[in-house]
Amino acid sequence: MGLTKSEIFSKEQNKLASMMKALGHPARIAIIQTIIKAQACICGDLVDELGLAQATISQHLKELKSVGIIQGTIEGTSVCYCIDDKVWSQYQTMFDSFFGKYNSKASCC
Amino acid sequence: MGLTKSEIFSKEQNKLASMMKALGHPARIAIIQTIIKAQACICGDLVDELGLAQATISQHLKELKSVGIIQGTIEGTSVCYCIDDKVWSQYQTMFDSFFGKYNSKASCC
DNA sequence: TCCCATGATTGCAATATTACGATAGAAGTT
DNA sequence: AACTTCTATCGTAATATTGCAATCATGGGA
Repeated sequence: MGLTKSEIFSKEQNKLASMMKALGHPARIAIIQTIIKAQACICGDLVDELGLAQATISQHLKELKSVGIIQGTIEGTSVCYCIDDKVWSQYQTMFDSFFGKYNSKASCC
Repeated sequence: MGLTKSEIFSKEQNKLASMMKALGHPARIAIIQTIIKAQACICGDLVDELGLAQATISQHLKELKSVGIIQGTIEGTSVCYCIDDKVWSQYQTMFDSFFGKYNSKASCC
């Protein structure tokens, strides 16, 4: 059916999953890493850096934007993308919390 | 084309992405959380806990197993799943490193 | 105004994912 | 052995994702 049954899961579970999903593609990881490395905001240099078509990059950027992790500002004819501080720390906190729940003491198998 | 061009990305990027992808579904988040909460290993109680068919749960478990984050031990007629300590900490370290790369000082937009 | 550059959007093809019923296999019980 | 229980796998349907060429939209220049 290809349709995720999100109704049966908690808000937190859906949120965590959508965050992970947004980062669950090497191109999007690469985009984030490139944005971070190029301290200033880079724009469509991503198309040159990564080996993907402009349309594809744009699509990945859209997905990253849709979960709020990046933010785009129009600068004349080009667009400047950068990390959204607030969302980034929110992600970091949620991931930390998720991974912190497991203590590794009770490994039974 | 539906086919991820993983050749053009680094090993690390692909690894990170596959980890994220594995956790990029609410059912798999729920499975992990349930396994952690039920300190001991639970088995097919997952089918009762979550509202998904047995075949579906089994499929998600397989995916989690394929990235190594959980581990299954046969116990008579049932199977006991639990977190794999080593892989868990590896994930934790990689995520920490990924999120730590951004300092939040240079927000330009 | 007419081009040019930059990005977003559209439309499409190929592949992947999600979910489940049905079935198969393995291990215990009677 | 026959039966039950638990889990994995197969097959299938519906939907999602990935990638790109082509096109649209916008904001500079000439």
